[in-house]
Amino acid sequence: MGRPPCCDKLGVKKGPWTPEEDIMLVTYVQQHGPGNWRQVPTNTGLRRCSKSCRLRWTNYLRPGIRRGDFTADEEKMIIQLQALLGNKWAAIASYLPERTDNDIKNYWNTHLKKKLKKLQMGSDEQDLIQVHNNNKDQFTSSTSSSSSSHCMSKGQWEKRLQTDIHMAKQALNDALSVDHKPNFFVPQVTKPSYPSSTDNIAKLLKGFMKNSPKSNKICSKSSIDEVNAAISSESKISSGVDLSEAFESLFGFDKSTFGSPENSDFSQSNTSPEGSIFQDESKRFTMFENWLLDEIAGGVVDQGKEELSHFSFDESPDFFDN
DNA sequence: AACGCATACAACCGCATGGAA
DNA sequence: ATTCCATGCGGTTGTATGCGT
Repeated sequence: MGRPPCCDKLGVKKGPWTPEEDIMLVTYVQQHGPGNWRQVPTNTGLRRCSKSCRLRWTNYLRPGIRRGDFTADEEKMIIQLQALLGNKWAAIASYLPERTDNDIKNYWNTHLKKKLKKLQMGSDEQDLIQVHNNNKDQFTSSTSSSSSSHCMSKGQWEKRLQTDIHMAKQALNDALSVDHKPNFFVPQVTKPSYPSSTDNIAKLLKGFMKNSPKSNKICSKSSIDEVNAAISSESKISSGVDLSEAFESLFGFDKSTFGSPENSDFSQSNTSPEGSIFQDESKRFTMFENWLLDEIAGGVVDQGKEELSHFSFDESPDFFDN
């Protein structure tokens, strides 16, 4: 059956989003919550495909996104998880709640892949490469064994699977013990856990105005003025005042409530679908175990599943100790 | 200053998946 | 069981920006 396009190609705008569009989208989502994306273009007047709206929200505007340079720990985490999980960017992103899968994917493709390649030529950080290669070998053998399972006898396959499961445990251990304690998973208490999208837009606008001559390509001067006018008329701010405050004032939502995990409308969008459960680490690991099981066992070999399901992170008190 | 090339990243596209009708 | 739809995901592309010549 042929599927109709997600949106009418005619009259649908493409390309970079303007600050006005961002504001419209954020305002809408703030009022209605994320989801029902099909309604967004019609309800907001945005001449964008629903998919584009969703992507813009999830990859750029939603609360809790951290942009900018990746830390060394994040980098290491990504390398290990990529080796462990492959290009499952969403799964990897679920372990870096402040990063989007798209960001991680881009970072991998532009920085890390190159970096690893370079390092593999032979230089420092051998441990990183080692871990990556080990994990990769372990898992590629897992997956390849899955794909080539038809060539093996059942006994061989099951034996191989058991080995793979064991290796997966080790790899998982390696991957999750990057930084002594997995504090990536737990939002910092001392700072706002989920910077609001007002912040994101504020940053956007700051950069936007800073580079206004170039930005005029994607947004006219008058539109900037409109945005600024909207901000100043609402909050009567003068230039130099933090724009995020202006946005808070404009939209009438507060950082803490907007980005709060308690806010049901947004908690679901704070992380990727699996992300929300990571507030509870035990649940997170159960989730990960299940996911891992599904991946390696493909839901076919219950024996392996049973074996791995018996493994408990609680059984290994030193699991996160290096 | 101008040009060309390289890089980074936002956005798009197409397919997969799961749930509802 | 089938179809349809919304959403998620990963690969790819387009373009702005940086940098060297």
